[in-house]
Amino acid sequence: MKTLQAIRGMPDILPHDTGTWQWLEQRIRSLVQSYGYHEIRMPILEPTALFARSIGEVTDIVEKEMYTFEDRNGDSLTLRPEGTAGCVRAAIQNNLIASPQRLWYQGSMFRHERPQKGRLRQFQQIGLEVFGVATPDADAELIALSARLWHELGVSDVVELQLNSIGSAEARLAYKTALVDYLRAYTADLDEDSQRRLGTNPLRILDSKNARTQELLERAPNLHDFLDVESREDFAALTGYLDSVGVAYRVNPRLVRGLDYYNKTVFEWVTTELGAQGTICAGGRYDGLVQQLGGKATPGVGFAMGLERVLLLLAARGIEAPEANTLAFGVGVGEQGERACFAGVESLRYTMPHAVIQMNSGGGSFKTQLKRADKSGAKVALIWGETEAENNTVTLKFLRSDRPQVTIAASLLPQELERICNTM
RNA sequence: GUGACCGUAGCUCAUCGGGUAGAGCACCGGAUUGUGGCUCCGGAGGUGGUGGGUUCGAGACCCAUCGGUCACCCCA
Repeated sequence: MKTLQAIRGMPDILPHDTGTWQWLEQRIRSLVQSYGYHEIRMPILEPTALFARSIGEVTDIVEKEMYTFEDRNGDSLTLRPEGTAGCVRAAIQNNLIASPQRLWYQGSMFRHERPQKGRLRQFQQIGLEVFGVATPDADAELIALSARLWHELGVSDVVELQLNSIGSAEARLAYKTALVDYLRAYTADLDEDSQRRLGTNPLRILDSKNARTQELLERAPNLHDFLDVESREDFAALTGYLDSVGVAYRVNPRLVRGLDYYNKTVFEWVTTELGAQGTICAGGRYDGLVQQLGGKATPGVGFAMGLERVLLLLAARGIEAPEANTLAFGVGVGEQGERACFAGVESLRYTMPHAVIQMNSGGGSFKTQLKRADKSGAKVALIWGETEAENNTVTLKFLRSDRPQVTIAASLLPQELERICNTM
């Protein structure tokens, strides 16, 4: 039989790595909760129309990257390619937009792209969304929070904040017209993708990686000259907030983002450490989205970070999760010894619930069991042989120091181990 | 979706179209009948991703296919 394998781009996360995952997730979780964000858990499947209407019909995500299928009722469903749409849907449906809300979520997102470094078909995001705050202090808080995370993780020196305002829908429309007018004269000089976007999504031409295209854009109209007064003022206020807390940024007038729902603030945290997929966190403001999806007009702003990319960055910088060290490993020799070991270890777990205590299982010679104890990384081997079982004692052998082994009354084991913990 | 490179033991890799496909690490056993790590000795583990072709003969050459990596594209 042919062995079954995981879907391309959807790898297993193995025990070797899950410790780092848990550590990172915990750090982020406690940070966002300290800012007053509350967790929300949305389904992985949503009606296809939700994404088409929010992300935008002519975006790459909707056009060619979604996992879309019909369920048994004939309804078109889609595995979520991002979290904001579902979060907005849930907020509307459950009346969470009546007053300011700060929400966060974590989970798998799905996009059918060719996998490469930092890009998978199933990937993990943690996202934050703020509903009901129209002023840029909310944008600033989100950005300050993320800046604080990089600081805590020790990667501040290798990430850069890119910031822009793409203005109101009207401003963008006016700019779009001007940009198209300018670029049409050079249609033949544009790369193939940009030519196509000229008719579909001209703003996306701005962040083309094509050198020739970028050259042409040097003399193109500048988005900032088209911004409406409010967007201009809000952007100034935002940068003021960031200055006031020492968050550095680079204004990038070509940063437009690939999803249609953004307006005003857009930002990306990028790094040069990860190759082609250097954006580890990105977001912006989406004041029209709630209404567009059928809720009452409510401003919104948020961002999402890709956990795989953050982990890659941590790995590139040699930053590792602290290891959870095994304290003790129970060894039981002979029938009596094995029984005493099982009971002794289990009772120890009651008295020391936070310690990692392992136990030999599946038999094996004394030597074999000690090898396992050593390999487990345990500081102490707890030995129950025939002698110990008969005398109600246990022998402590220290695997990481020269301290000679001792045999003590079994009843004294918890306090002895506690004492040892504090002196090792 | 496009391109380049790569698939040999659990892992990292050798093997220049010719003999029974090897090494290091990991694993198992022994030296040491109740004492791990270090050392020494031994052992197990492979239909060379899969399928076809060329050849007297293919792990190696050719084609296809599947998978991986990186880049394009796109984005977290």
